Amino acid sequence: MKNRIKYKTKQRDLILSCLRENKAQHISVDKIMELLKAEGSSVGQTTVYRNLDALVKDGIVLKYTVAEGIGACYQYAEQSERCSTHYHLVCIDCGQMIHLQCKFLDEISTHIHDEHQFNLDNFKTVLYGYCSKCATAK
Amino acid sequence: MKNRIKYKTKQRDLILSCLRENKAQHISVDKIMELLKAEGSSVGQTTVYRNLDALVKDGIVLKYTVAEGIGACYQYAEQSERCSTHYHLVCIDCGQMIHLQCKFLDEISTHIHDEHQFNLDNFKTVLYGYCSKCATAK
DNA sequence: ATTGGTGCAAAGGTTTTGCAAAAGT
DNA sequence: ACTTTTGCAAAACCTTTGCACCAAT
Repeated sequence: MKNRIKYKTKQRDLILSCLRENKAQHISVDKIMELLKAEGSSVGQTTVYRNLDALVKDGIVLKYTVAEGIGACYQYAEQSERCSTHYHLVCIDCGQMIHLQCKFLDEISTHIHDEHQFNLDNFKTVLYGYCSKCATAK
Repeated sequence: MKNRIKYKTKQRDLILSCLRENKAQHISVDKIMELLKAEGSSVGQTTVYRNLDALVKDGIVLKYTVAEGIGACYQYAEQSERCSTHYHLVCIDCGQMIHLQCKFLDEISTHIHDEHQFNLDNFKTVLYGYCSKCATAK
């Protein structure tokens, strides 16, 4: 799970800064390419996919699918340990991500481990649903 | 959301009975076609897709994605009430999926709703981690 | 010099669409 | 008769792979 990324490249930096600028929401591969192209620094599609993949494996970026039929979305996640000890809530509508730290929820992994023999990966796991704003808007 | 289905057809009946026979779990388009072919009653792929689509829109069948990169899964709606009240654990290594029904976990959605103003969608949410077999194998 | 990264074009897999024929009402 | 449904082939998507070239260490 550690450092698959060896070299530092222009393209990866561009992708990362694009993700950082949009850290408040998730963003698709298409969107990333669009944004990069708009600022005159286009990066090959394959490169975007491969870099995102590596960043996900290194735990720097989160990958998930918000809706069916639509491609995957990515989101920058601060690399602090914090992120692997709490849960990520993502709103299906607005894409907002909430970092949720809560004692009750901390018991979940313990419970699942003890009672169901399953080691949860809080970093990979994203809880989907609707935030209060989007829920009332419906 | 209302009655898009007008006529009653052999193909739709076959698809429905296939879903009913597998109501305990979700099932992919490929699997449906495979099962139908095995019993000598093959149905065109397009037809399967279109029927599932119509059945989903009519609220008879539920559609969701269990894991990224894998096609959508369908499940007969009668059973899906249950599927929306339990959790899906997926092993990152072996891909096994566990339907987890547990009172403790049932409290999670309630808690997140009451304390964090977020409506969890158990259908879309998949808990990732390592099953006991894969965890010990490491 | 060596290994990692890039990007094009091509291939993969899943889902959708166009259209003429077939089936349900 | 009229409308819906079917199913093939083809297209549309999103993502991955093969390969030769380029860049970082």
